[in-house]
Amino acid sequence: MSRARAEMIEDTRARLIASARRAFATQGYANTSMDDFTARAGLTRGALYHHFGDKKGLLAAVVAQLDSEMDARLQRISEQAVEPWSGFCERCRAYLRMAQDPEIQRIVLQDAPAVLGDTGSQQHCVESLRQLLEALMQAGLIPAAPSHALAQLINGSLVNTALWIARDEHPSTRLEEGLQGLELLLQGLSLTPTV
Amino acid sequence: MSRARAEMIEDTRARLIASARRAFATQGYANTSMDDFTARAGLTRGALYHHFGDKKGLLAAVVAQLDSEMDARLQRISEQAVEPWSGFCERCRAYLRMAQDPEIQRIVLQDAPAVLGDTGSQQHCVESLRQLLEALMQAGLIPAAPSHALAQLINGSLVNTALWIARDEHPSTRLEEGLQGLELLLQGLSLTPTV
DNA sequence: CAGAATACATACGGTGCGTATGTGGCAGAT
DNA sequence: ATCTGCCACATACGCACCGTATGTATTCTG
Repeated sequence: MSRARAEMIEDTRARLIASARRAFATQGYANTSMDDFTARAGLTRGALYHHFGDKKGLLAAVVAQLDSEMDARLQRISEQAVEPWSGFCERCRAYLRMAQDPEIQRIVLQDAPAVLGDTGSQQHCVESLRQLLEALMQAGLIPAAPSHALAQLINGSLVNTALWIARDEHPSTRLEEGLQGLELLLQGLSLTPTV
Repeated sequence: MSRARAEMIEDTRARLIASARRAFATQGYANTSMDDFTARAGLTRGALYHHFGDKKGLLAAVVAQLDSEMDARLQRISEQAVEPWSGFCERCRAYLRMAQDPEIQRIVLQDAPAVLGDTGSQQHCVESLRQLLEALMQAGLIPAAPSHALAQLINGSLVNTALWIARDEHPSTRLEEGLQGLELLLQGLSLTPTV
């Protein structure tokens, strides 16, 4: 397999993903015609079925890309914090803001869970959130508990609240309220109050 | 409009909702053919469009029914508690268990948010949860905060965790872990620790 | 350089949805 | 009581979309 050829192939994959990403974000998964966005990428459905199997497969690829991008941004935030606890809190706050992005809203938070059964729709994000929690537990900063479950609880609250915020006509005020409520929930977890 | 006739009409509405409810729960909203479950109800799509406008309208009706049923059961639980705080906690725990029901899982938690944009998919449940929180605040049992936001945060965590539990091959152990994590989150909210 | 394999395009059939139209029966007015 | 209009629902039609089966050109392999 020559180098140039492999790049060509990877290019069509990337173009399909990019085109689908735009279409899914603007029209939603169900309302998006495969003929439309494949044509907009200069291709046909043939390419799509060849690379991704079906429409769901392509959505999975799009979601994986978005998930990775989100996780990378969130990781940078929690890593550059001065201490683990504040890193954790800021990461959660950043999630609420980041999840206001229409692409994330529609694709990752709204459509993907229904279509993909939530399997893999937030893989990276939830896993790194879990690791953060695990670290906090081992540092004695929060009580010991099943980190998987706690990560699901926290991630779920963030997802749902992000959708609730965006659904309003004045998202900025709701974002404030959401951050206030989040503050409460997170403070309650901490074993060293009022940090 | 005679009495008998009104009952006939209401009966077909109810039959459509019941038939759709079964179909949506077992096959999912997207995979359900309108011809199929209308025929199974002894009707045609004509009746469906007449009463509900379109497929989404019917889903909204089904979800409203499920939401009401859930809320009624949850209200009974929180009301029969000896004090507000334990009523709140037990309500949350009951939600996690109740949401293991396949109908609720598939229709209310998985499909409805994507199709209906989460508008009205959990109307009653979230609102009564908010009222519970409001009461706890005014009783000084939890810190003051925007109750709407807090209700969304808590409801979101419950929804997501319920799905996470059901997704596993051993739901009972995950349910335990979920309840443990929930315990932590809720305890953190309380101003009078270790109740 | 022949043949296999790959990366896509084209062609076809089927299904399901929405609308437009039809129809039978019940209700109210005269 | 008969007629008329409306309402609840059925039927009919066209269209869009999906999945597969097949075709084709280009690239890899021996």
